Amino acid sequence: MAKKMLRLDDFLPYRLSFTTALLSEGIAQNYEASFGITIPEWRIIAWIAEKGSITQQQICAQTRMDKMTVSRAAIALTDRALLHRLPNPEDGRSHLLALTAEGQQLHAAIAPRALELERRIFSHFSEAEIDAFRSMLRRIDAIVLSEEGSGRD
Amino acid sequence: MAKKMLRLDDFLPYRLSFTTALLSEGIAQNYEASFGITIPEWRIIAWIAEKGSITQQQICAQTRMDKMTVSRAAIALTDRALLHRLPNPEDGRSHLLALTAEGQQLHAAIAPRALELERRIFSHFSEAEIDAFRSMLRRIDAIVLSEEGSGRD
DNA sequence: TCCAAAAGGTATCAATTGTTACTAATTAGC
DNA sequence: GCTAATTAGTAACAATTGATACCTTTTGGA
Repeated sequence: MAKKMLRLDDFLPYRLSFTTALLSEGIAQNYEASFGITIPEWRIIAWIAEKGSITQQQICAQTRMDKMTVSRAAIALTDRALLHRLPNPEDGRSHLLALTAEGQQLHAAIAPRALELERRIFSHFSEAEIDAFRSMLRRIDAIVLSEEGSGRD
Repeated sequence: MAKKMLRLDDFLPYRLSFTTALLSEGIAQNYEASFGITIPEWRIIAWIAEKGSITQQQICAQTRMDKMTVSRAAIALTDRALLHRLPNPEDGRSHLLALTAEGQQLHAAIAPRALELERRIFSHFSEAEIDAFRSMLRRIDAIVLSEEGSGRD
């Protein structure tokens, strides 16, 4: 049988990257234009809104964002008074990040828009398809992470 | 019923971005370490190998890479003699990119590795799952692109 | 309790990426 | 066929991103 040829256009890592870039472009512009906020900043806000106060390190661990990215975003948000950084009683090196009232308001404004955007795009699919898709992404994560964990020099 | 709350961790654009980043990191390192090549460079090589000679513009249109990114990558590849740029008889502004013998060799070396990597990760899924996944990505592309086409200022 | 090693965070610097402006070639309207 | 408007590609600049080194606090021995 013929050896399988590589077609970039069908290559899954490429397709993933393509779709992600397409989607992210629009979202980034949207958040930037409407709320003056970057994606890392938005992620931090969303994460804190969901979890309550949290350290930068924990955000890094969850999201795999670079710690410098998180640091910069946290500083910017603090400067805009969307965040405050409380001293962490359990560890003087870190701060606990928490949303200010203003930060909560911003979150309350963005979150429905994000959900609406997600709905608009994925309304073309069935619940089952969406669930399968999401779970497939999660399984891919697990596979890649496990490879990383083992096969490292 | 309770209004749907946003959980970043389940938010599909975020999940896509997360998985893509995870996957791309590893791949980029791999290509860089083994072949001294970046992802944009690899994409150009793969695309030319598949389609034969092609202009930069056509690569941009297909891959949605920035035209500057493509320009830089093409220059770098030409410097390394992996690519040559033939004058385009049909349009003097552009060049036709084509792989040199060396470029073809490099492609022949990378392609199987890429396929192997894809296989390694996706061997955990059934053919049906993979096809569904790929087609879902393509449909998302189509939806986003169609929105872009219509809803523009 | 003191010292070495590690961890949270940031500053600084390097590299990558994207923007804007420009050149050269082409097409289109007249 | 000549100008005006477009397009392919690049250069020069600005902004983002990431890597390294550093400071401070904490932790874990001896």
